[in-house]
Amino acid sequence: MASNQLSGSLDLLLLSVLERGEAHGYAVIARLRDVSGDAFDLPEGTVYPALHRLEADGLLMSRWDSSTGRRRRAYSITDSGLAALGEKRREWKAFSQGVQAVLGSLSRPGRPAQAAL
Amino acid sequence: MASNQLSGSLDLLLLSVLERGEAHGYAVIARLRDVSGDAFDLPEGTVYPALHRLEADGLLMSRWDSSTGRRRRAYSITDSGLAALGEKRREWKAFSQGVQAVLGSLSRPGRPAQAAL
DNA sequence: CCAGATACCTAGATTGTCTAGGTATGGCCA
DNA sequence: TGGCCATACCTAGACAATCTAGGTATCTGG
Repeated sequence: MASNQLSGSLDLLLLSVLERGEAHGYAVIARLRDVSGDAFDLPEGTVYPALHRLEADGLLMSRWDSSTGRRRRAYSITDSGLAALGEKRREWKAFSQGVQAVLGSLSRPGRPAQAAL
Repeated sequence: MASNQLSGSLDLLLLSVLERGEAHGYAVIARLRDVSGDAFDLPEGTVYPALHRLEADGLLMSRWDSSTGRRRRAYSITDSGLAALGEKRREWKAFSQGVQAVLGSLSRPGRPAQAAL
């Protein structure tokens, strides 16, 4: 995916990772990179503000964790977050099926001329 | 899809529709609405500027069509546009597979706690 | 004759993501 | 022990994409 275009599904990705359990920002980034096979290598400047926003919206909550010596902010998903995740999953499904429908029904090299005039 | 978030695949959708053959803006909108089962009902203020941009980038070309009495600008895809469409299709595939990977591998209700700390 | 669908357009608001900076600590190796 | 790199966090502002909200004009059906 060359240069990143997260598009609008960043929240979906973050909430999905955190559905699994508590994680801190840096780990979320690494997780997304690994699971997606390097498709998503998100800049910190994208992820941290998004986590803050999701927390401000009540979809995540956080605590400071000093157990490892190094200071980390550990995020976990709230009930609202789980609900929002469900909704965003539905939206993603509708969206990707919509794209698929357009690609599938129109992009096959049918008769090339005078389609929709 | 509640309130629209085309996100970054607008070009892909427009080029896909026009791959089939010449069409004017209003028809492109209708086509997307129909094919996607109402998932995509794009505002004109989104589509017209996008068509202009794609033409300025050389991916589309247009001509005025007065054959129906009503004035219409008919767009068709160029060779560059076809090449760009191929590329955007690859990008979409990588992106949606990436999302799918994240949803699939992480969103199943596995062990819930202490995932990535 | 009028309403509503067709058909086009643009300026500016809004929003999301990224760039580009910054700080600080821990671990490793020379 | 000193230095470097990875880890870990943060923010301001740039930039780009999409949408809102207006506008014009023509054709069609009732």
